Amino acid sequence: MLIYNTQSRKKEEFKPINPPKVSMYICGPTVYNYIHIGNARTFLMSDVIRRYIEYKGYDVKFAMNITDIDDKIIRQSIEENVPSSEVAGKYIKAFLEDMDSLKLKRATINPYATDHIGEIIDLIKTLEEKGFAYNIDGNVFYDVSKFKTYGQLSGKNIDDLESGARIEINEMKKNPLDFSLWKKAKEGEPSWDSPWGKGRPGWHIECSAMSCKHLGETIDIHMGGNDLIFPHHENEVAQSEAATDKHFVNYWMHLGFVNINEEKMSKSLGNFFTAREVLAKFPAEAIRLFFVQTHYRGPLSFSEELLSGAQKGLEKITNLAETLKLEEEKNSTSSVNPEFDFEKYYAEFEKEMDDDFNSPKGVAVIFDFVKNVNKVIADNESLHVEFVKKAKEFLSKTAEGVLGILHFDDLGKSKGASLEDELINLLLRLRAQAKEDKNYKLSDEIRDQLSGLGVQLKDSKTGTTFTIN
RNA sequence: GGCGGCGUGGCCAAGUGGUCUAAGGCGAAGGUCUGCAAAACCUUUAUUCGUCGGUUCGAAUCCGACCGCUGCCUCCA
Repeated sequence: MLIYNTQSRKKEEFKPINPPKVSMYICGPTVYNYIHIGNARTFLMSDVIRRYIEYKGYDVKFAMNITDIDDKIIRQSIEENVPSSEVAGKYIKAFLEDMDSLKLKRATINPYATDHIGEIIDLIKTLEEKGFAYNIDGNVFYDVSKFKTYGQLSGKNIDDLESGARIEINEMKKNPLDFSLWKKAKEGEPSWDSPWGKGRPGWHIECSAMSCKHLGETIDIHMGGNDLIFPHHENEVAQSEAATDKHFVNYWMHLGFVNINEEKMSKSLGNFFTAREVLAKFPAEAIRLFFVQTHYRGPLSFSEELLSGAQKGLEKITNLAETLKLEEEKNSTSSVNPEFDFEKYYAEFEKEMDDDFNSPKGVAVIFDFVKNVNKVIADNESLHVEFVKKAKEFLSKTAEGVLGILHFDDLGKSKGASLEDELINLLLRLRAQAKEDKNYKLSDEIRDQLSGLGVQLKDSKTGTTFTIN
């Protein structure tokens, strides 16, 4: 398995520290607002990456932190006139709802910054003792000049950075690049006691502290959006490695942005759609297919038209899945078990996904599979149970298990389990009779009326099936 | 100013030295099946990969120049 490592800017063979265990950390959201679809892409693709690593047989411990104390949360709390913990609580709940709606696997752990103040303080103390941090009147900063490889991850040259025009001016810092480890509390701000007085942690330190606590001093994979490479991840490296003298992360993975009209989607530009807005219009599976059809590192242009295209494509997969599910329920046997090389498709799917999670290619393999299975279905009067089982299993492992673009359990039912289904089946019997009598006016009317109610009919050799939206 | 990324058919998007006259999806056109639909299947839809040069037996893939778009260097997924 090859993984593109930001550190080396190359694809590298993936070698976990303690196989089959794999430790992964992703920088989660700062909970001051609803996440937008660009944020969602990052988390969703990290979910696909995690699922594929699990598919390969690894035992993944996946930590996604939640930043629940931060300037923006405080600002929002002032705006909403509620305590910052309430703002955080509200948007944590919303975030987890959105993740569930997008059908992400829950992280193994979602550590909160405010639950780790003790660890954070200890880490800052260590940095202070080792001479990497300095305290100015209750504000503690990281002294970038003390960490000789600073800038290595992002490929930045410190001198070039200093000449840049956009570095925050802060009178207290020795060097403009130095960053906050501990922020002194202003009047009325939420704060915790510390050796430097009341205050709260800086943004970067929580990830170092939580990653170390939950996954260890050196971890396999650390992920995040492209924009976190600098300064956030650079700072994490500086903090963690200065404190532990160990290599912090073996594989740095960064995920591409969502663009709108060639421009980065961002809250500051205001050109965003929230995840829940999009989820109100499109099913999670369509959104997932849309994302997975573009490589995780590249930019992705977003529009509803493009999403609609993905939704259309998804139907192709879902239609087959539905057919397979119905066939399985029918449990009809045919003496003929058509020749079909399932192994070939698994091998191809894995070959593509092994190459730095090339999900667009992985999806192409699935489409190819769908087409060829459909061909078999078209050529045979009835299907062998074994064939149906294997075909369903392939989709279940790849499209459902890894990509999450399909969920068999949510597929339209056909068995007369509910009253609703019984009534529809009754109408179908009447319609079948009408068709037999060549009363097409009536049969079409039944179909149209049902369609108006969200029930789609499909006639086939073996009878009529229906799906409910 | 420093450091990156990108430019592939009508649209989206893989591919990064030969299997590429370029995967897959959407869209479009025609056909098969069907009473008609839907679904499915078949066929067609880039001799060409921003432009111009170069390296090579061979390039979308490597090098150079240029054009266009874009990201980071400030909070940001």
